Amino acid sequence: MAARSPSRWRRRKEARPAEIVDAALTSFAARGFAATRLEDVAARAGISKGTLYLYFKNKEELFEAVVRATLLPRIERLEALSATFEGPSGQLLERLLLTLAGVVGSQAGAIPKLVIAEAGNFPELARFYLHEVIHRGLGLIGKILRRGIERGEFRTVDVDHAAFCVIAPVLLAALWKNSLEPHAEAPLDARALLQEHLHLLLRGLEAPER
Amino acid sequence: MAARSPSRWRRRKEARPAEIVDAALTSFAARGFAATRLEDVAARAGISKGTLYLYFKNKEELFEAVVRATLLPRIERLEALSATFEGPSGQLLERLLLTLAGVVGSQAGAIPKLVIAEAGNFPELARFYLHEVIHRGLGLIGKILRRGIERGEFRTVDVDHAAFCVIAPVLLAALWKNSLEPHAEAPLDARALLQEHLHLLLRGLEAPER
Amino acid sequence: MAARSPSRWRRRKEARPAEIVDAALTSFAARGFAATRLEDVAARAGISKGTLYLYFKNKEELFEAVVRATLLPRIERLEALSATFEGPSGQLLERLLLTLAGVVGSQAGAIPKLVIAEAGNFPELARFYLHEVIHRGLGLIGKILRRGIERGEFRTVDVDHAAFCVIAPVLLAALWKNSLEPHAEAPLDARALLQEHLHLLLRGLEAPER
Amino acid sequence: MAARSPSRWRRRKEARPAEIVDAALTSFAARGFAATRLEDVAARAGISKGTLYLYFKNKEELFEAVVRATLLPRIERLEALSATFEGPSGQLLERLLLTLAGVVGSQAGAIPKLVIAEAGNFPELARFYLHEVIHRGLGLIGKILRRGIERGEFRTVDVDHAAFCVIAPVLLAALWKNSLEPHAEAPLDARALLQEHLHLLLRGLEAPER
DNA sequence: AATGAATGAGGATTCATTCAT
DNA sequence: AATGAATGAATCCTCATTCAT
Repeated sequence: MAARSPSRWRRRKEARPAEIVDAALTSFAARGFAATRLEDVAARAGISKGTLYLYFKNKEELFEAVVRATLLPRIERLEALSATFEGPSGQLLERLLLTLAGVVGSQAGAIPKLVIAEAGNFPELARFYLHEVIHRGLGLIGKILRRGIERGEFRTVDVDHAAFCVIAPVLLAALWKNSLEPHAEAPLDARALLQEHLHLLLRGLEAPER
Repeated sequence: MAARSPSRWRRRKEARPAEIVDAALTSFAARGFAATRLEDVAARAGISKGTLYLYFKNKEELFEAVVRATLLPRIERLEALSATFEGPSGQLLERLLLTLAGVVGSQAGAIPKLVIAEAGNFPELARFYLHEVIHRGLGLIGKILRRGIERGEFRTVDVDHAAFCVIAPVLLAALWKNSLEPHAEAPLDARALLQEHLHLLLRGLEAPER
Repeated sequence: MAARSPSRWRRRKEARPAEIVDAALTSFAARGFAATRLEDVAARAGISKGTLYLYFKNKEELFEAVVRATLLPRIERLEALSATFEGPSGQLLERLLLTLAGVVGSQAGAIPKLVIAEAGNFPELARFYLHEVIHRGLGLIGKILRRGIERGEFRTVDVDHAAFCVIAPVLLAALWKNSLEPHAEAPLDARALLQEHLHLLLRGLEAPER
Repeated sequence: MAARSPSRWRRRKEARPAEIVDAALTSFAARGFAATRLEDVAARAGISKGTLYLYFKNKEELFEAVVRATLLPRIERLEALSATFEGPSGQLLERLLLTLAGVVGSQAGAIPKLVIAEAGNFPELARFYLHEVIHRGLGLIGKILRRGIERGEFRTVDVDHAAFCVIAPVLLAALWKNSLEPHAEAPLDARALLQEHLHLLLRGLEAPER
């Protein structure tokens, strides 16, 4: 048996859930929910299989915790950004998309793939994601579009569908990075993609000169 | 038992693979690859579990057959459409997207979800999809964009990234329909979404007046 | 791998459940419900673990099937015996107890132990046993007692409680045989016990001479 | 925290094993040995799981301690009762059975069920129970029967088997109370049962008038 | 070609037991 | 003496796959 370091005991009970969630996200992102073995998650988190169950009731609850814990703080940060911003709406849209571009490349970027893949099997998770992520996220963008229209910066558009178009390339980039990109010759340059998207988008939204 | 003419049998035998692929697509779309039980696929196809193995070596090959059989004819149709089209590039883009909008609502719309979810576990499938779907699809759109730029209809853009932005809302709509929409209050109106997308896109691409 | 005899395939699907129930009863009797491993049951039945699940949904249902399948036919036989009997009630009681004495020494004798041990964990099984075994069994004896009283053979007694006393030594003998007897120096002579019980009982029931 | 006097602590420490045994008996009685979780026993005893192991080496030893601690004092009390009694043997039998009827309804009444259920898995416990409970108990009753025969109160019977018949309804009542009764519509009236049993028994034993 | 009974590897989950604090 | 976080062996159960018929 390997000697056990005393630090194992120093690691606080409070740190464990986050460590496990982290390890689980990595595993789920790599193989999906079903193909992930809890033994691997445990090993990655540096604990034993049984310890997982001290913190999460079962695989499903771990999965839901991963989604919640990863997304909620980010959503809140985005809402805060938007609430305090002053200046042209186009710039706000730019700030928002650039922030999201950061998420795309991070661990959190794998969440959309997981949720899309498993929504059919986890109705509760699907509803959580729908209300706490999709609705809030599209609402945020919709508010910015409406702000721009009111301020005469943007032309009048169908706000809901336009919001969907605003977010689509970002989301698709996140999906790409976590599915097909590892098999592609060259990685996607998310920044450049977003720049092009912004270009098209802002010209597409531009209000006609009076 | 009613006597069956040999031709009925022959026709049946030739139709089997397609029937199985159909049944499998429905199951995979509903529950994902891992959570789909071959017993259910067989039941849906009206055959026994063992018979599946007369037509497909294993679950993975069935999965790959589903993806190939569903996508290849559609891709070819789109390429043919594009090759023969004459007229403004904006209109061609419109035709293309509207055709794709039809796919979004069909059975085939579930494929992207499946591929994205399982790319990590099926490298060969991932490469197939990458080359035979993504590259061909983006190439098609890229060609149209280049055509428009050359004809002076579109302004100069970063073609590859722009193609990604063209396709993004369509793809995302397909994912949505096959993951979260069943949990949402109201369905997405794909046509209206695509109209708004076209609006934004064509204005975004519009060449400045001389 | 051991060569598989073709007889494996000849064994009919219809024979399997009974074979499994038999193997399970032996295992449950030896170790109790919880300590019995389904792998052992399968091995004893000459099948694999997975095959069990083709016939029984899970361990609990197997357990319940064991109890039902073992007891129901015996109860029915006893009821038939009692319904057709003509002659002195004391003799009927004797026939009944001697028949039961046969059950005590058989496989079925282990069932009371199992039910008593697990009633707390299997409410549905408990209710089945209560209604289909206890009530029917005590009812049977009660009917004989009432018959004897009416015919003037027995004195008047509290029928329900007396029925309990009639059955008690039989049941206890069955429990003994399947729990402590293997640890005792000498086995219980069930026949002799029942003879003594009958002696005491019939004298205890005897109507006073007019 | 209130200061605790050292004597409180000492008393606590000495009381612990008994408290644990009590909690364990309750749990074992409700769910059986295997289905009882030590965590529940600990919670019921108001201590932590780890503390159990300061007092009992493992689950098996706790189980054995429960059986020993619960039964030994009662057996001794019954033996004392019998040794000092003067008067008709029938009355002694009555006193004994009535005392046992009290045990049936108490916590201790669950022990027979537990021992019967687990004898196969705990040979040592089985032997203890056999020698310290069964043999002593049946011996006690046998002695009373012999006393009655010698004094001309009872007719001559097969003492060992008769002793078995004497105890059977009591034991069965204890098993009933701790297994099926909770699922029955009405509880068993142990006193009335014992009265009927005594009636039958004493008439069955009665010596013929000279 | 078709069946479906049988298999057994694989993984989630439980819980008695340990041990650093 | 007491704790409770951590462990991992044990076992149920599922389901892709095989193969005798």
